[in-house]
Amino acid sequence: MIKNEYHHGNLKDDFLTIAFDFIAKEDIEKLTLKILSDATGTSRSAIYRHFNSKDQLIETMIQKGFEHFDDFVSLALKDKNKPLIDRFYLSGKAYLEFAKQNSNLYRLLFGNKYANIREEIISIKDVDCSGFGALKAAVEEGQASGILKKEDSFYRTILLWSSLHGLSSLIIDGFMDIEKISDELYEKMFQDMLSSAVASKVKFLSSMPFGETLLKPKI
Amino acid sequence: MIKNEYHHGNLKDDFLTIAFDFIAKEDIEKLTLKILSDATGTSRSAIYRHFNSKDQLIETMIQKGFEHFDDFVSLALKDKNKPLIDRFYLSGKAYLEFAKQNSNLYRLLFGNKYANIREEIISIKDVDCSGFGALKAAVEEGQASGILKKEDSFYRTILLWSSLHGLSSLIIDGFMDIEKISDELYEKMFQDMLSSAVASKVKFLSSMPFGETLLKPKI
DNA sequence: TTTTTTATGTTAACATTGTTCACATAAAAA
DNA sequence: TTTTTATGTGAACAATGTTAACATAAAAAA
Repeated sequence: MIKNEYHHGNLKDDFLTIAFDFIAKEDIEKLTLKILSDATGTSRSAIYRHFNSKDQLIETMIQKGFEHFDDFVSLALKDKNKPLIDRFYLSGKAYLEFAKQNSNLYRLLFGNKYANIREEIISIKDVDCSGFGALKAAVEEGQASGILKKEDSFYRTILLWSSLHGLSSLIIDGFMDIEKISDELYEKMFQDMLSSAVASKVKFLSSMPFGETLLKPKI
Repeated sequence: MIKNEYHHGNLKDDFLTIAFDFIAKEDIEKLTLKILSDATGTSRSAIYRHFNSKDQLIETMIQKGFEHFDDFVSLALKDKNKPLIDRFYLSGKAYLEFAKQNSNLYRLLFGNKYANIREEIISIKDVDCSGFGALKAAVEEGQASGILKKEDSFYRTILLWSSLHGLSSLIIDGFMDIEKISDELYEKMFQDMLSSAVASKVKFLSSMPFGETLLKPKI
């Protein structure tokens, strides 16, 4: 769709596409306006006809990035055809997969560098609009149905999120060689998360890998 | 100690001191060589007589930062006069305190931006030289004494670290207003961590805040 | 159609960044 | 005293994000 003419056609979308392609491989810090202008065959200042600043382009990336992330992670969580525990398991696994497969985007969304921009976009308190909201809803669903123990759902949700965020961050930020064992780590972490959140003496049936272990009597 | 002379005296140390003072308030990203030269009353290129590059100065900061961090966090963990569980509790609390009180330094040490530099300095696998090593040693101590359940100590250590890192990161990277409730969150998280790691049917005596709860029969 | 307005793109320039190089100065070593 | 080494300066470099004046083409108005 690149027209060799004065007017490009849809530069704004192209800038974003190229930027997302870029952070698929390299960190957002290395993205320069020159890279964007070269890739589109335009001048270095052309971008300013579509974004007020580089930060505003990144703001748009964060916005779209969160939409992508929320879809990816909440999908399993909202699938009410499956047992709740399985939904937690699959959603948590999706979270980790997202972080691993889109590590630069994950850092852009959840890191500190553009925290000011992020805060303009999403207030996590506005729970309905974020993956956090879906998680909290699922926690409350589990508490209502008796699967999870009654406790402050906000606290429980943060702790679940915190575990996922912690493991994801350690993995993608290059601590040890734990990427190799990240699946096993997740299985183990999920057991821990579950045993902390779950009502005692509840048995589950599940086709997930953790299922077998859950049915085993605890030592 | 600032001498109004051609030769400064101890510029190298001064650069580092000023840099650490700087990240006590602002992010490492905002530290420029001009800030350092202005603060020392030298020229912008003076720093190159003491460091090969800005990155090398930051490398030194990371090195010293880890020493500080390890001391701060491992202190309680190594205090064998206290019950092991208390040592875990206090060390974890110290971890969180360090992250909160030195958030820019914490990000410098554990974030992704200078991961390449960090990896040159500390191999986390070289467990004896890092806070991770002290934690793993304590886990193994607990497993040997029967307080903690027998399991892969490496995995357990990562999961403990992961929880602390996740909560710390969410707090200092501005997610929600959880800083206000970070102490309560830590108490709750510690309970979870403990119940996942501990051998079943073990009772603890502790003067720590969590102690009361621990002695309560679990529902 | 013709004219005017608006949207979009270019070129040149700016200050700031990390960095390098030739030079200057003072302390240490010979 | 002379020489060498360590340390600091000033000018210059390319790359960065950004702005301003100008250019072109499409859309809107006449």
